[in-house]
Amino acid sequence: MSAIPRPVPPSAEPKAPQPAGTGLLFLREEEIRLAQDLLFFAYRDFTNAADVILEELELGRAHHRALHFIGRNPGITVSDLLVLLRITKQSLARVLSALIERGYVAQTPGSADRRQRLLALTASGAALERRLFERQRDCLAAAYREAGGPAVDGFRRVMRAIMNESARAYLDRAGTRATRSGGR
Amino acid sequence: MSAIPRPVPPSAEPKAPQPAGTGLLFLREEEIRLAQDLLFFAYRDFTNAADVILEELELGRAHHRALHFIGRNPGITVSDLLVLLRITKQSLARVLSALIERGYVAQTPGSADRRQRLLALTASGAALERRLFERQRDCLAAAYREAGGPAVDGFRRVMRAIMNESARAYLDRAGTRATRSGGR
DNA sequence: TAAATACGTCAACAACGCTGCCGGAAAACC
DNA sequence: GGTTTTCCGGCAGCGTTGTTGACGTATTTA
Repeated sequence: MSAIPRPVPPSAEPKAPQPAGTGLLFLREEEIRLAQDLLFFAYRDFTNAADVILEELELGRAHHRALHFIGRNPGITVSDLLVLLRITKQSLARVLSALIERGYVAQTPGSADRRQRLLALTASGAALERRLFERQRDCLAAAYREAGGPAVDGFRRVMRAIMNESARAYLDRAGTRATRSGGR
Repeated sequence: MSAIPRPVPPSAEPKAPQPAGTGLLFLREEEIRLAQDLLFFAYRDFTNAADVILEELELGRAHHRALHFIGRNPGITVSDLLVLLRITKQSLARVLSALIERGYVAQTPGSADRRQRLLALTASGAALERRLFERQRDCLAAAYREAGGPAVDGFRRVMRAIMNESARAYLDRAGTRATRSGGR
């Protein structure tokens, strides 16, 4: 068993009889297919970086995502968190109640609207989130170092362009929270 | 209910009393946290692009991933596909048997090693994969146009650097398959 | 007061991961 | 040539994380 699959024989048949002069189109397609691979592998290995810690605490990636967004948005409401994660109330409830039960997340009634339960990390929740963060940070920092500053800028531009409008809007507003950088 | 969560009040407490002069470190951390968000949202919306088609065919994302890698590696063995997807034999078997049952994937015994079942897309499988591909292509092509050529190069560099060694090696070998570009 | 909203919860279900075990065919080894 | 290993398929069972739909309660709003 090879740890790394072979490239597969150069495919004897040209599959689709391309019209002459499609060189550019073909390259374009291969570019896109490469991007599919890049997104799959990078996301897989990036999320994987935190799995060791999660496993020993009997938590899953869903818990990690919740911790991440609560940590980044202390005082967020449940319904806003639902919109961010794009999951249903039920899915979140399960994850959230586990986090609250273990003392990683605290909820306080909203001062303006007392129906709301504002979510925030407890001290131990923040500590856990930091451990998870550092794993992924190491992975990303190494990648940034290797790729270089200009590449990082391009990376951000493309990633941002891939996501839809509401996600971009969130990033814009989130960017004004911690740093004062504003719109890039 | 806001379609887009608010940025959350600028967090009255400075949470951790940072030692003076950590401006650069703080920026660094915010950079990494931004990247976490970018990966989450971009991957989510990118994979989401194909979901409409999958849903009407009663297929899932796991089926899409299998179609993608079989399409890109016609004649791949089951065990090599397992390594690529990083799932267990059982998980793949379920997905694969569904695809074979519906006539999207064909398996032929290996010529060198007749224990192997070499996997390839059928005509209808290739057609389906193309439909799925085109959805994601549209998403990516728009992003590439918007971000510009140099950004795309940076994107590729960073994504590649994020993934682990075996995934990079796969990309290198896959790159020599369709195009003759070799090492970028 | 009536309606809408924010949140929690229960039931049931589906997709997609996992482990462990068994079996058959073919290859590889001695 | 016989043993072992490998490649693959199948079965049983389970866990996580997503889904829908319905109902209840507190609170705000019209």
